[in-house]
Amino acid sequence: MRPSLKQIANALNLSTAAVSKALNDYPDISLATKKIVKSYVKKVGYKANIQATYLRTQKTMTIGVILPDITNHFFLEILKGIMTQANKNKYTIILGHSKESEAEEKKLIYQFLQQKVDGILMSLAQDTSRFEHLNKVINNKTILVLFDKLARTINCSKVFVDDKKGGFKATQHLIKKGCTKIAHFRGDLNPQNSIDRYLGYREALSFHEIKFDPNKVLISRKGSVKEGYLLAKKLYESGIKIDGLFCVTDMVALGAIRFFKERKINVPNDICVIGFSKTMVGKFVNPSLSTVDQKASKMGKMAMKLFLSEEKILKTEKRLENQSLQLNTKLIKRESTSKVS
Amino acid sequence: MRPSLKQIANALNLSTAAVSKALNDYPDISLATKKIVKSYVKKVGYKANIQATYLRTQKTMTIGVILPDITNHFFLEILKGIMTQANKNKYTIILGHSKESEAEEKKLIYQFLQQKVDGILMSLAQDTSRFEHLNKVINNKTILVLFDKLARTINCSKVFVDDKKGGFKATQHLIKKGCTKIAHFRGDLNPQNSIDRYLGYREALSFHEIKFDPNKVLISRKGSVKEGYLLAKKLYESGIKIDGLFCVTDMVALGAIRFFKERKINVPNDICVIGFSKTMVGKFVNPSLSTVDQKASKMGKMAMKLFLSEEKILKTEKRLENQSLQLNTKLIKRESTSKVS
DNA sequence: ATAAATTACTAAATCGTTTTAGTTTATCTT
DNA sequence: AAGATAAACTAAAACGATTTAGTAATTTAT
Repeated sequence: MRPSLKQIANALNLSTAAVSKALNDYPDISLATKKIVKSYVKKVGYKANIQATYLRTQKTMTIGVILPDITNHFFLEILKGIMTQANKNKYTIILGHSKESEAEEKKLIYQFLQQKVDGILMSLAQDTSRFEHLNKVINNKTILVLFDKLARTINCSKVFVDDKKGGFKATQHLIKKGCTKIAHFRGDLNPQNSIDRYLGYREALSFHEIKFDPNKVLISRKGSVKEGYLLAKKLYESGIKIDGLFCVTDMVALGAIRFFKERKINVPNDICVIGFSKTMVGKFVNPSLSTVDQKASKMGKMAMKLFLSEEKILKTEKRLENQSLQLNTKLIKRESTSKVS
Repeated sequence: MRPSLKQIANALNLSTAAVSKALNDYPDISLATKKIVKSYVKKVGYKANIQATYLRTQKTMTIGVILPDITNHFFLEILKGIMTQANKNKYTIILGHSKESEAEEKKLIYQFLQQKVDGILMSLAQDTSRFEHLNKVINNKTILVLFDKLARTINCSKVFVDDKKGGFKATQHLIKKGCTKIAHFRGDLNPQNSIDRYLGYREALSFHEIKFDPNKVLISRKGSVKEGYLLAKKLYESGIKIDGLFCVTDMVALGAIRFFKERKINVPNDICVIGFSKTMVGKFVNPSLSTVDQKASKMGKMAMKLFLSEEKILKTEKRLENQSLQLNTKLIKRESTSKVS
């Protein structure tokens, strides 16, 4: 059993107050006593009980992370970034999985608030359209940092990728490969990401003076492989001819490629395909998948850093101050767009 | 701000004791009072402060999970299983990432013990060869459940896959496809899993009266794609001819396949390849990869259930009682072994 | 009608820290 | 040498719950 402060104090013939102060480097404890206390504490392996400490300090050194999809490699890279940064700063991560559901997300937030986390870092669920639960976090004076999938209107720190520029890069890459009839399988109408990627697509078209054709834009609600397959089928059967395809996620792109393969349509020679997100899989498939890297790990790192800087400000100024961080994407060229134009 | 017990008590003209007892259904509080308290508490949204509760009950309703590799799909499926089960039982998960390092693993365990988790569910790091940190968990009267990568000698609950039978199934599948010269890229010498898969390989060979050839067994230390590629190259350049290959992980198998593709060796017609673990990728590559499914999600679920049952026993009998659970694997037949024999 | 038992509470201690407000002892002024 | 200052502590309250022991009021037993 770990010793308590009281036991340490008894053993050293000091008051608990003196021991506590010595450990927290209060100026009214002599250097000699501090040395004695610290060396003894080290010897017996004493560590302050976090729960007891919380009762006075209101700090748990714990942050809650909510991911919409725990089996998605992208989010795990983010999580890795967060954890590395968190550990460096002695924070513990408690993990929540919203399963892309607003209801789950809400539950998790309430759970985390009850657990008295010092902050919540999260990406919104696909589902999420109302934001009272997020405002509750802020009103609770708990630091909130949104990453990737977020809502612009929430007054908190944010890290996100420049999706519009990413969409632009992806589309422009297809254009440079000589594609002129470029379709887009966009995400759901709601989340900002899919809107921005779509806008980037449109901007690239107009920048290169290619006429926009609304019939070439289909919506993928869940972003799954299966949906990609079905959308490709739908487009194919509608008779619309394309030579390039930009998909809102790698998974959708993989589904589309699978369909094209079935119909003996060659990727990239007949149709160039590019995804978005740089999931693990894309590297191993055949043809390997071109994509837009969102720098997931950096995003996680930055989310945690935003938390830490807010925390610092909060300690001194007692008010929340937030900032937005926009990260750049990187085009990853692979076989699925390796046509010589 | 959430109200405290005291505030509730004041509002209802009761003592804090009465309110606390009412909420915890003590028999010495009248039904009428309980009703009043509960409905009021619901109205104002009171939730007991977990940290304060801990101080008396020693229960945090938190369990620590340590994964060796957070970007490995297999572990994430396990985590998903654990989390689903945990949430059902009002437990919170705190997550640790050992990065396959014993030192990190040790640190995490000490951190979790300090956090006073009610239990630790973990898979050992590749690295781990000494076990004092695990024994410290047990001596601390904290429930320990090991899953997947574990040490037989530790006296705690365990969930693992019947790797030997899995290795047997994989190898037998190759044999049934007509392969007679079957190589095995095994894992490191240490962990039980790779030993068992190797033993299953040997058993299948001898069961089907195929002579074992030690030259056909190579060791992959890290289980990476790159290593798989290099081992395949090494085997190929050594001049040893094979028509079947069983790899300790899907990643190693993918690396090997990549090499065979480069040399225009057809998979499955020239060489059948099978992996182990059912990672996401295997389904999407070309040829799609046959593998042995470890039922990761079930493993997570079971690990959590073992924890819960130990917890229950501990509450009534004040002693740890552990059990081992061995799960069966499932052969997943895909293109990489789809030769007609 | 009185004692015993039961019911439905309350007071106060407790968990392990931190922190405010003293208190003692030694040191410095003048 | 007396008072002021500073140094180095201690006592006790506080955080927010739970729980043991005790108590008043009511009911039951005889």
